[in-house]
Amino acid sequence: MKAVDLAMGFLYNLVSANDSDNGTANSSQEPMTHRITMTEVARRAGVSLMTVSRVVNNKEDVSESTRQRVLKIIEDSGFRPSSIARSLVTQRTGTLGLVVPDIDNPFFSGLVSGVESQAYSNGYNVFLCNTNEDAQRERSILVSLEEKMIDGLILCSSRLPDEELRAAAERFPAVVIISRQLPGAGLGTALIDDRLGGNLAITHLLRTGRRRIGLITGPAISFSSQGRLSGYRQALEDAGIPFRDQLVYRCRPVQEEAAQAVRHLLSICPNLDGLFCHNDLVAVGALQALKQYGICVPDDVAVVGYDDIPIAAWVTPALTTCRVERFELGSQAMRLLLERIRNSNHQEREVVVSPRLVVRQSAPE
Amino acid sequence: MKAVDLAMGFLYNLVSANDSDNGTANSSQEPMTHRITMTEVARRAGVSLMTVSRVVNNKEDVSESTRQRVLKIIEDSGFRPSSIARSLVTQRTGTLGLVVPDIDNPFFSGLVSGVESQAYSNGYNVFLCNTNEDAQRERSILVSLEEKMIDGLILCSSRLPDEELRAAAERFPAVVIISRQLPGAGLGTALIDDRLGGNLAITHLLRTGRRRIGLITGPAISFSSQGRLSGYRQALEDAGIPFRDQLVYRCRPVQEEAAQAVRHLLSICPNLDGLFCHNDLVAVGALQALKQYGICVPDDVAVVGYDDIPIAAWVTPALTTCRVERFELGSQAMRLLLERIRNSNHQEREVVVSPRLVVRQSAPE
DNA sequence: CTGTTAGCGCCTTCAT
DNA sequence: ATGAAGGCGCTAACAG
Repeated sequence: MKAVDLAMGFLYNLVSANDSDNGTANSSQEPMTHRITMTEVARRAGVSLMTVSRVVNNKEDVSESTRQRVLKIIEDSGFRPSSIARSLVTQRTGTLGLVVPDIDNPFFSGLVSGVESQAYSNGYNVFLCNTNEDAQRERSILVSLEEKMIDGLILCSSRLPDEELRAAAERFPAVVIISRQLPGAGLGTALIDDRLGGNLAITHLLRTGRRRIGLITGPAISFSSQGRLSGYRQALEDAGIPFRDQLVYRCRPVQEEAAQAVRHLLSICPNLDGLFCHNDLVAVGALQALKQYGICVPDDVAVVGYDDIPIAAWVTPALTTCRVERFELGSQAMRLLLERIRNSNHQEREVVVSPRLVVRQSAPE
Repeated sequence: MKAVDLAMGFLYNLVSANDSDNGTANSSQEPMTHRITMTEVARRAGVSLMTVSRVVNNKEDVSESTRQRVLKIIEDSGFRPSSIARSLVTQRTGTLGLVVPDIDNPFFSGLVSGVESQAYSNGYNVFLCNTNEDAQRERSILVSLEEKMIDGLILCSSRLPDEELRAAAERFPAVVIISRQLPGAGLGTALIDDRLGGNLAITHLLRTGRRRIGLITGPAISFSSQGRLSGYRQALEDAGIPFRDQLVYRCRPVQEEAAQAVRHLLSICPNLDGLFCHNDLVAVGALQALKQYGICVPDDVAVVGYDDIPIAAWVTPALTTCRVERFELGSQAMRLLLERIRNSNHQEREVVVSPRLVVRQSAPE
């Protein structure tokens, strides 16, 4: 309950109280020229500023009668404690930073939702920042967050080089990074087991008789891509099928690139019978491209995506995919962060979320 | 450029400088026991605190030599001005609040993205808050935002009763509400022209020969629902077709409710030939339900959705829908808010975003 | 139980 | 061109 106190203050109670009597906010309040301060409340109540502070913060050492008197004045003056002023003293802001590459992408919005939900239950507010996949923008966001004195930071798919990321992370009291590894920096890390994901996908394709399986993957620096590729490769080799580098196509993992990727892979391997895509957006683009080439999914080529965003279930044929619990990933990251904030914990610690295969028509049993 | 200064401070420049020489953050910095303060920088530079403050804020009255000396010290001490302390003095925080019902919904994530993008360009950070459609949670979020002294608030689809919303809004220096009207409160308002949207949808259905058109709408209190309903009704009446109340089904506008809605409408009107849904999620659910009943879309029943979320283009048959530029809606709202912040503007002002019909297979030409 | 004294880190206003 | 004093609104440590 401590963290909640920090951000909501006693007013959490006031709100509930308000609601239970008439559902209407106190209408008998001052014309808000300038906010009422604690000093003013103290003056009106005929007590010292400290007494008000104690009431506001629910400290014990206040007689019930003065507490009531002060509360009364607070309520009908519409006073709200300034968390800015409080933060200046306490050096804590009850505020977190969350940096993602693209909010308007179901994967990240789900993740954001998980983080926010967990933050809310613990009395934190979060600054949501969108890098737009742009490192320069990421830099200026981090500066801004530092100036705001956030209590902790969750950084998702950072585009900064290792050394720079390490230096940036040191400037925050608690940091969790998602979908990236940075050993030796003492950070918290939340990861998807992409190796497993790749393995699940390919194993499934192999089990259902596919042998010439293409991979549309992301940029070489991307950790997710590396993991999925490694799962792909391992599954093939475990099955005694040689890994063929030409069947791996690298591109930005967005829908628009899929057509080009498909064309290329087909030119290399006309009798391709399986395709594993870095994410569902790419997979959906691939489905479209394959259809244009008159190739039937899944009869000719079976397609597997990654993430299981809502579209996956709705395209035709519906997409077989590696489902990642993105909300869960977000809340786990947040829990990790909270733990680090509370214990000033700077030990490395990792949580891993495992994807699971969801079989649909694009690559049926 | 003023707003940018506020949030990024001079460090915006520093970052760029850093990047242009080696792309690496200054590694020669102190062990961050406690943050370096301005006083400390002043001491090291052998100048007064004020001189440092002037340098940090790019004031003119500093000799070039001392400015350089101070900048040097700032850079290799890793000093960052505390925006908390600054806010306490200036009474401005450079932060905004954005409250939405559900981040993990493509409509709102697009809107959030528009707001964030616009906020970023103007040097503001935004607190993103999720009400989960829960009024009580909305209340406590607003209290929290007020304590944080945000400079402005964007409130999307508020669930608070008029009087309470009015009272809450008064507590913030600048407010824009989205998808809701509250005349007489002096707020900025960003709206979708839902009446037009309803009209477009129904006119299209009528033009393509549909006559018995059902409506799956949201709760009666919802402004969006009211607008769309009114457009539906008007289009029918303009065409000389009597409005039939039984063809309007009210439910929570989520996918899960669609099946029940379809069942009900079909029981009332077995030869239904058109269906207008409150949003695409519902429409998608309806498509599914209709298929289960062996009803063919669009041959038997033509279906029109609302929003044009990504799924709309991918379902089969692809959804005809009223496209709302949600990113645009978000940036417009943000611009409106900025204008109000800058001019302490409390006049009512409305921006309206018009939907447009996107014709696909579920209700073809 | 209540009040007093010191700041938190910075900016504003006035001197110099 | 620079500095000193005072205060933003609040809490932490001590008094009593």
